[in-house]
Amino acid sequence: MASSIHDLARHLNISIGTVSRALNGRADVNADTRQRVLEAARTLNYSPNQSGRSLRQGATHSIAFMLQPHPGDQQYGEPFFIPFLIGLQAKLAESGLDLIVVMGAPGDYQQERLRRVVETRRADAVVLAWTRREDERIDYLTQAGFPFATLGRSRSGAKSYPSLDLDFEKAGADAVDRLVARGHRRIAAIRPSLNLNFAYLFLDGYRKALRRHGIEVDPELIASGFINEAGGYEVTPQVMRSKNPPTAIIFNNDAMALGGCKALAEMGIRPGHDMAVTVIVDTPLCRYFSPALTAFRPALEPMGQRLAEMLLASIPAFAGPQGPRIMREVWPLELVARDSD
Amino acid sequence: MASSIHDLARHLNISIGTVSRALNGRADVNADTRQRVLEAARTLNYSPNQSGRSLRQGATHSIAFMLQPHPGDQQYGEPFFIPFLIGLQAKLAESGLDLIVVMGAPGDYQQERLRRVVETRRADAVVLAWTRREDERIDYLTQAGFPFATLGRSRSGAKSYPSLDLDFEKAGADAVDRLVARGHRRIAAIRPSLNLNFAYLFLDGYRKALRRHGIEVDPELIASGFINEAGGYEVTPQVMRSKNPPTAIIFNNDAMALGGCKALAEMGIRPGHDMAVTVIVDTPLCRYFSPALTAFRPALEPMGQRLAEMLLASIPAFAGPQGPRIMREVWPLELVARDSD
DNA sequence: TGTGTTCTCGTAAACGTTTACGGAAAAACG
DNA sequence: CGTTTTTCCGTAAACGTTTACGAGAACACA
Repeated sequence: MASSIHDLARHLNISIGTVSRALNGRADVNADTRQRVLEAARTLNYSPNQSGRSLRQGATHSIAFMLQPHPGDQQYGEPFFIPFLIGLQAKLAESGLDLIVVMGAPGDYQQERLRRVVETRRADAVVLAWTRREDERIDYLTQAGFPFATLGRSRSGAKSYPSLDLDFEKAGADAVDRLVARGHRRIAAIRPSLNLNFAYLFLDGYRKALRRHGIEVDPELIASGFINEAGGYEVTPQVMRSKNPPTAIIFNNDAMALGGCKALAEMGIRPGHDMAVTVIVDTPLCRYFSPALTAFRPALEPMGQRLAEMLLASIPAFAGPQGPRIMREVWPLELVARDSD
Repeated sequence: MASSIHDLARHLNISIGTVSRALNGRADVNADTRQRVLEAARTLNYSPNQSGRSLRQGATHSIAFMLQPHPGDQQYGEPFFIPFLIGLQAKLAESGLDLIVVMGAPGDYQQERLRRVVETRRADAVVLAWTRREDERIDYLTQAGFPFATLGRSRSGAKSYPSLDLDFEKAGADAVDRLVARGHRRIAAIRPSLNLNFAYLFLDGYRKALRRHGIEVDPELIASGFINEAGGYEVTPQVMRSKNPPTAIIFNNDAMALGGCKALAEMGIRPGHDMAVTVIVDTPLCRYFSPALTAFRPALEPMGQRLAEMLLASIPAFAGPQGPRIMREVWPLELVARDSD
C-alpha cells in the first residue's frame, strides 16, 4: 500500500534522485525515463508522503482557518461560515493545499491555539475569521512574521496582510437611508458588545447617515449586547424604554434580531407593522422568520474564494513570479427587501 | 523563531537524544537533566516540528473530516454540521489531534479527494459524514485498511468500524404515532432521493408504525426529491394530488420541509391548521419558521464528541492499553413540539 | 575487591522527500 | 580527432524528529 520513492527506484533500477526529479517535472531528466517513472508510479500506486515533503521543503501545504464559535452558539453555531469555508477550501484545493479548521472553545480568544499552530509549523498560513478592533491575534502573527489573511479589517498590525471585509459602514448608512425615506426619524441600532470591528463600522455608517439627514444621534437608541439571541432579547427592551422610543430598529446580527423580535412580540409590537426591523447580515434565518426580515446579504462563497486567492498571492512561495502583493478589499452587502420594514 | 531540538542540545551541551527523551517523558533521563531541558525549551521557545515527528512516527496527528455539501447548498450550506464539528474538534484537540476539513465539490462523491487523503497519508484517520446505503467510501477505506468512523450507518463494509447514528427509524415511528394520536390517518412522507441511509431508516420506521396502527401504506403518499428547498417545493404537490390527499406530512429534512411549506402556502394550505407538518431533523430554521415546525432534534455537539472518542478508541496507536474496540451507537432524536402539527 | 545491576546518556540510523553538486556519456563544433 | 557543450543521472546531504543499542559510571552486594 505504502509505496515510496525508493520502491519506484528499485523497481526501475534507477536512483531515487532521478525518480524525484521525474515526478516533479524537472528539466534534467530524459523524456523516456520520465515516462517510465510516471507509469511505474501509476502501477505501483505511488503518491508522495506529505510528511516527507513537508519536512524537506519546510512547508506543510495546509492553511489553518481559525473559527471562533461565539459563546452561546453551542446549539447551532454559525451557519454563516459554511459557504465561506466552501469557497475558501475550493480555491485552496486547486493549489493542492488542505484546510485545517481550528476552533477555540466558545468564548476564549484562541490565542493559545493560534500559538500552537504557528510554533509547531502546523500550517503555512492562517486565515482569521471576524477580526476585532484591536486584535491580539493579528499583532502576534505580524510580530511572528507568519503569513495570514483576515476576514474583516482591524486596527491592529501594519497593513501588511491581505484582508477582505464587507462594507458594514455603507450597509449601516443604506439601512438608515431606506428607513428615513420611509418616514422614520427615530431609528435604533443594536449591535454586539464584543469589540468585533464590524460592529464599529456599522455604527459609524449609521451615525453618519443620521447626521446627513439632519437627525440627531440619540445615545438612548444605541444598545449593545451579547452576540446571540439572548443578547438581542435582553437589550431590545432597553431602547424601547427610551423617553422617545424608536419606530425602527437596525440589528447588526441575525441572532440578535431574532431575540429582539421575540422581545418585541412580548410587548405586543409587530415587526413590519408597528416597528420596522432591518438586519445587517442576512442568513437563512432572516428569510424564513415571520415576518421575513429585510436584510443585507453578503456573497460568502465568492468571498471565501477571493480571500484564498489573496492569501496565496501574498505568499512568495505560492505566488507566481510577480512576487508578493498585498491586497485589501471591501465587498458590498446587497439589500434584500422583505416584510419586516 | 524556529528553534529545534538541536538548538536545545547545543545550548545545554547535551545530545539531541537526551533532549528528545527528556521532552517525551521517558524514564531513562535524570530528573535534574529533564528539569534543565524543560526550562531551556521554555526560554528558547521550543516546540516540536510536526513534520519531523510525523515523518519519524508515521503518524500525522490529524483527522480528516469529509464534509460533503449537497447540491443546491451553495447558498448557505449545512448549519447542521457546525455543532457536530465543534464537538468533534474539541475532543480531538484534547488528544493533540488537528481536524482537517475536506470538502468535495457539491454533488461529486468525493471519492477522489478521499483517495488523495489516504494515499498521501495526510491524516491518520477519516470521519465520514452522512453515509449512503451502499457507500463506496466505506468500501474503499476498509479495503485500504485505513482507520475511519462514520456519522451514520451503512450496508457497506464489514461492521468493523465505529459508527454513530441517529435513530431515524424510531423518529419516523414516533412522528406517525403522534400524528395518529391526533386523529390523522392519511400521513405522507417526503424524503431525499439520494441513497442516503437515513432516508431508508426513516421510511422503515414510518411504514412499521403505520402498519402497527392498522393503516395501509399508500405509495402515493410517499415521495422523494432533491435534498434542498427546491426539492421539497417540487415534490410536495405530488402527494397532494393523490386521490385521497394527506392531512399530515412528515419531512425527512428541514430544507425540504421549508420548500414543501412554500408549495402548500401557494395552494392555500396552512401548516398547523389545514395540514400537520413534522420534520425529522430539527435545525434553527424549523424553530424560526412560521408556524414554528414540530421537529425531532439531535444532540449534535455531544455526538461529535462521542464519535471522536469512539474513533480514537478504535485506533491502537491512540487507544489506551485495552486495545481496539469497535463501537456502534444509535442516539435518540428528541421531539420538540411546536405549532405546525 | 570482584561481579552484577541500575542510571544515565551519547551514537547513529531511520522516516520519505528534495536538491546541490559533480561526473560520465553523448552530442556539437571546429 | 580534439575540445567544448549539453544531456542525463547518481551520490549524498539535509529537513527535525524518535528510538534501538550500547557503553561508561555509579552503586549494591557478597
